[in-house]
Amino acid sequence: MYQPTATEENYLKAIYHLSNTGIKSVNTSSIATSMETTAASVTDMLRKLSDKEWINYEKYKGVKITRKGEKVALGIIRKHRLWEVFLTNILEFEWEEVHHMAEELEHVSSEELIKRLDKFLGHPKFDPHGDPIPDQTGKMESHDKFTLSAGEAGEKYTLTGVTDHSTLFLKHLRKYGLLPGVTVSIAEIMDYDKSMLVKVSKDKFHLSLEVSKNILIKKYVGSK
Amino acid sequence: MYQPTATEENYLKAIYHLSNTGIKSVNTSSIATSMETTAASVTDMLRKLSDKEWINYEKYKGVKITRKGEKVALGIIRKHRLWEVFLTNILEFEWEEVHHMAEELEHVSSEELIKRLDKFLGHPKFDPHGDPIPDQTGKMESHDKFTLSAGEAGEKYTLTGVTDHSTLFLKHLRKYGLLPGVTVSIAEIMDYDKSMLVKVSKDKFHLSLEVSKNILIKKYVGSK
DNA sequence: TTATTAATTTAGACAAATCTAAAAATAGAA
DNA sequence: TTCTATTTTTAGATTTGTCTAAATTAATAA
Repeated sequence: MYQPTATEENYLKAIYHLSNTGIKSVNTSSIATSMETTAASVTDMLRKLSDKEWINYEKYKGVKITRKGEKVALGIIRKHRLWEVFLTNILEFEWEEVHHMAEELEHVSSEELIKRLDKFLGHPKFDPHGDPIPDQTGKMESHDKFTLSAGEAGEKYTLTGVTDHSTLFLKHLRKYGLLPGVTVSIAEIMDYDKSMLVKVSKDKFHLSLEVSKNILIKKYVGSK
Repeated sequence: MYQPTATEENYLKAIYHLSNTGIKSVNTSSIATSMETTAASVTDMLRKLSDKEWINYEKYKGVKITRKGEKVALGIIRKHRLWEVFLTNILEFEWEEVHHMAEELEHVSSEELIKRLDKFLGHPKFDPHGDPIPDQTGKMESHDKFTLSAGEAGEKYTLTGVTDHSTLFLKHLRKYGLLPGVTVSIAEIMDYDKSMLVKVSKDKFHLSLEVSKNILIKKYVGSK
């Protein structure tokens, strides 16, 4: 119907993420915070998005994304994550470097381009941070909701993703070799502060609860 | 100094091309034509570009691009042509399909991205249409100015590029297998209309002057 | 050289996206 | 329930890039 502008795409992406990962209702101020703008700007944009039927919006009542809006958001998320795979796997950027570039590349409009990029990359199912990549119809594998902080001493896990995507956190994890696919064994959990002693390949080190809460895992299922 | 917007980049690119490939002076209306906009819009933009010292501009006197402006333009041309190489060589698009996508990709800002893309592609010197790719400092190999229409009967040439970049023309050439790098022998030139009978691999066919004028060549220099 | 035509610039307006400051509506506490 | 604090919306401006129509300058032809 309408062709969204890059700004509209960014709002829809933010609203989609808030709808799914956030706990609270999607209101004007939460959108303003995540878009780093003012509540007044958000109100203006909500009216536009509503006119175009990408969201349902009533004054003072918050926002709900429509099927149409969700389709737009998933399309952008697909592009973003495919470009992230390209940047890390092909151009050999580190996982903490790619987010900003992908934010620009995701707005390049050609559908055929993204179809061929997907094929060239081998139809990846997850991006470098372990987030699932939607297919052309918007379907994707669901993320493991398990965090390392909920793991048990003596157990072995595979790192599948992160919940904090900040550069700072990702750089921190790479210092320990904590990357998607890596095996993590919990040697001990400290009663006092819930920090844990973990083993990654041959290294042993402590992780604070702050860190383990932001690491997604699944149960380890054998080496081959 | 200033960071050009995508629109400013497009104007500078157009002015650069008009300055180099065009015959006439770069005036308001020629820019308006090439940007597909109105003279009034061009005048507005010329003032802005002049304020930022990317061009020298005096009312009613036409435009001259500055060194600074040239640097911006060459940066964009470099990005455009490298993305075109990526799209044809890696994603296997045809040469007539890539221009529009490259127009979007060229405005993605990261210098590091383009540096790595260049490396990944093997530091190509020419894009799929035979146009030279500037290096990081703006230097590039000069285009062969020789067109096939100036060739001689009985001689052998290598196709190096085109002067008409339209989809229609490029599609037309591909039908004959006329692509950069291909060897073209002129069998005969017709006195009447200057059309020529040429041989490309095992095929022989006629080319009108209209077509041969838009094909760039250099002398053939042996098979190995 | 003067008159007419063509090119260019100015004036004023518009759309998108943003902002600050003020007004209105809702939510929470007493 | 009524008052206060918070959230949200409105009002009015700003910036970027665009437009049409009118005015101005330059070019050209008689």
